[in-house]
Amino acid sequence: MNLTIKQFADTAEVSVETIRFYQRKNLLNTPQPQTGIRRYDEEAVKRLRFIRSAQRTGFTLEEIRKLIELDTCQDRAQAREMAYRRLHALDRQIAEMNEARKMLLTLAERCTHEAPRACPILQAFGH
Amino acid sequence: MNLTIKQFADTAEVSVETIRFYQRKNLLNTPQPQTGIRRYDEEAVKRLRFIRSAQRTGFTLEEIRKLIELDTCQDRAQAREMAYRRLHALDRQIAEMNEARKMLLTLAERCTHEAPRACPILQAFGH
DNA sequence: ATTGACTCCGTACTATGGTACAGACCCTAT
DNA sequence: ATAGGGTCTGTACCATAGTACGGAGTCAAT
Repeated sequence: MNLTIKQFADTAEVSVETIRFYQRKNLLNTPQPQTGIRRYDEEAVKRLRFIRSAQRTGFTLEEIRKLIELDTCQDRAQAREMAYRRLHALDRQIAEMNEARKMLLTLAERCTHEAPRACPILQAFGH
Repeated sequence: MNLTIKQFADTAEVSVETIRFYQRKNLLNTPQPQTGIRRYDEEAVKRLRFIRSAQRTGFTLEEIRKLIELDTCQDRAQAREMAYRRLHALDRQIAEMNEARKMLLTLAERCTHEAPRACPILQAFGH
């Protein structure tokens, strides 16, 4: 594995610009090649995959940067704490979204089946 | 009910600046008083409540603006469609977050109980 | 009538996560 | 050796949802 930036970006379905953006944010390091053009290896691909996965679990880029930092200094306790924090935040978010879902479903159904003067969706949020 | 902007903002626990911001975005209308200072009534409070509730269900401010527009022109069909769209988007988001939660929980638990060289949280996202 | 708190208005700035683009440079195939 | 396509660097810009602030005006209580 000895990828150009475009090939590297493609492994995670992000744009070249996004790679450069992550480099600027110190999420990915910027290889310093002998020649003018950079190459990306397995290690880089793994880290990019890590970034995208962590993003999907709701970590911000700044938190991800910290996680990577914790990795390099082997601080598992801190990493674990961040994971649990995120987990609890996720739980809250999921609960809220389920609430929101229930409310919206009720309203949408009432909007379909009832026939009051005004649309329930637009009225009902009032309380 | 004849609230000043601060009292009005307090009914929804937002800042005065946020009220002005919503006014600029045409989410709230700006009362044109005789005298220099604006007053907000029940109607305004209801709309503000609508905005915050809709936001909690994940509508963007722009979508909320559209919903309000649909209300004034009585377009229930469109409003219903937007509600269902949002509902389905919510379903996808909730499913994704549950996935993320599961992954994170597994990792956090492994990090607690196992003792490999590197932290599983930081390693395992690689795949 | 003056103080202090609040309001108005306009503009600028913030964070987050990118996206776009200009002008060089490099590398490969023809 | 030259054309083309990708790369590098730097800077500017975008959307979303606000937040901050200066300077002027207003209002109620003392």
